[in-house]
Amino acid sequence: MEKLLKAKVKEAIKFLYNSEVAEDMIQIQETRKEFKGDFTLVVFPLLRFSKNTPERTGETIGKYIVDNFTSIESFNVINGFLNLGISNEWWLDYFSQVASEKSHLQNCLVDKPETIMVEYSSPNTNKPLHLGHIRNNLLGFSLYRILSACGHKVIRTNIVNDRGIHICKSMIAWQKFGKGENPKSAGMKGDHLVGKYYVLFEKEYRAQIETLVRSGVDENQAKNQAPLIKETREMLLRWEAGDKEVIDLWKKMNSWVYAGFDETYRKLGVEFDKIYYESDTYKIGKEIVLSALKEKILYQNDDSSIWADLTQDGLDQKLLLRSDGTAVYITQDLGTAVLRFNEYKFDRHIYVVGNEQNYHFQVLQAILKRMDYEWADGLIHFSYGMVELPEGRMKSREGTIVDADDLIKEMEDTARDVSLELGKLSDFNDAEKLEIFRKIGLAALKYYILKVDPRKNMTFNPMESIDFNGNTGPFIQYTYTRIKSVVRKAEQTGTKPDQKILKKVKPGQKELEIIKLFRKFPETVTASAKGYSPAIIANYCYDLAKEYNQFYHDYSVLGEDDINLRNFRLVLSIITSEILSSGMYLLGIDMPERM
RNA sequence: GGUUCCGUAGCUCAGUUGGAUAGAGCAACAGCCUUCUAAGCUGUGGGUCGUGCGUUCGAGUCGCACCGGAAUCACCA
Repeated sequence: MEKLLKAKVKEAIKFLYNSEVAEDMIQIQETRKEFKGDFTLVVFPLLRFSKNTPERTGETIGKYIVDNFTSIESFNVINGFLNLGISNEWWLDYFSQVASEKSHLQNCLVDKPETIMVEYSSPNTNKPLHLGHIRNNLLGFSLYRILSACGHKVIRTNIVNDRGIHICKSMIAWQKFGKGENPKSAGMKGDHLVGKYYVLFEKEYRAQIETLVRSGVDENQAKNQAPLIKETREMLLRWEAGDKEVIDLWKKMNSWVYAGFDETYRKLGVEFDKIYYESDTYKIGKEIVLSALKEKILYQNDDSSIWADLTQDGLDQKLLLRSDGTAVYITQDLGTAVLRFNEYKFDRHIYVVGNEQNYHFQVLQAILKRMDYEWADGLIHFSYGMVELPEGRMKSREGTIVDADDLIKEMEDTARDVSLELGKLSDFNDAEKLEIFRKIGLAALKYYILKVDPRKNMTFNPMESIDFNGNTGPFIQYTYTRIKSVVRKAEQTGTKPDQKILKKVKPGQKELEIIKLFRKFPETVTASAKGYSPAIIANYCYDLAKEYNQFYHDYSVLGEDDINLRNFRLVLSIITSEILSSGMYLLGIDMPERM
């Protein structure tokens, strides 16, 4: 419609003022609710052609369009804005078309589907997942759904940071203080158990540093001299050398962690198509670094550490291999990227990683480009903001980490309390109820996180529980279940949605508003895919749900006497429920049939 | 100090390529259930869009300067 209108305006300018007007000077937007009309032409840019006042110009163009465009049947001009009213027939045509769509996502498909890898989650194996990981996982998974809906082939991937000095810390602590404890004997999830030893290591290590400092050693030296850290470094060397004892312990503790992660992923409802392990890819990274050294793309220091000089890219010197030959973080990322491209030949590779690593990804891309990998242009760092507490960042030392498992549990519990208090589910059995509580609790959590612009830091206040009213997941679910309830009643009373009689009604204002929102769904999904922002879809769903609830309050669907109008409202309701469901699906949120 | 990002109502957040009188929710207060689910709907109060200058017919949005905050600049990951 906007395109047709633009063409008409262009034609009008040509006819009225004998001038060619550039496309971007014709600004069509939706008319704001407080004014009469459906679309608005901003007249100001066109004054240079009319050489007249905004009012007169608007009147003239408006008259021409109404006379020459059957779908436009009225206009008014206010303050240089030409508001155009679209005919009832046009809206009903559009409505019928939407009603006949099998999927409301069909208009989101792109012309050229790509192969896209989306990496998200990327946990360390030395601590359980926390609130930050939840944001990461939800964003990554939603991005996967959105890009898939646009027709892309999306591969969900995860890189597990299962090697490095941090893992050795947990292992050393377990060896020294663990007394053979395992998840079963401790009654703990495996990831939490290993996390416990990581914390223990840090505590003991700190104590050793303090002892050394008290005996007169410089603090920085103390950090290197503490027996625990020395043992840890030694263990990393043994690990990279393939020492059986170390590898066995590493495998055992990792298996505990993975079992724990799997449970959290399952509860969150996220999945992966392919998992990579740093322990595999760092070797490829090393090879790449060594061969680039031969080609003089990199350089070696006197202490035999290997570096990239990125000063020409406006970046710094970057270490790629330590003087003892072991790999650092970026080494494995180089290896992983090359491995993935060889395996999947992706067009784009999206890294869902926090904005604290902006520099890291700049460096990664710069190095790969330096090494002449052309596909490095397709690497995209989807840089999302931190989740902060009211007093700032979560800090493990201060015990302010919000654990993922705890939070999920808490949300489900709250959903249960609210639900039981409202008492609408008395005819469900316990298993069915549990499933509904799970859907509502998770929806509250997921929506809370996904509705905010991913690029921005967000604040989470653990003292104020996440809401179930207002702009929330449960609100949208509630709107959906209300419609489902109407549909069930309609079936019972024999009212069936019939598309053939849709053309015989005159929609009211609120009903038109809802239809207008239907039109915006495909472009909303497209925009969220382009901008990598599930939040756009979340806010759209809220707008639609809010608009529908107002309609629901003001009008009766099944109580309407006019059968045409009743049918129209029923179809309107059904489409609303379908779009809400599709939108929430793209966010990874499930809808209950009742709540 | 260099680089990057962010400052919108008491709080949490929206705000389309610059467009009409800056919007929601929460919290507060006042209403609405014999009528399709009240997790809803309606209303009231609450703003120098960090500050200043500039570009423009028009700036929360673009540019410059300043103020305030965050991240990063590791032989950590």
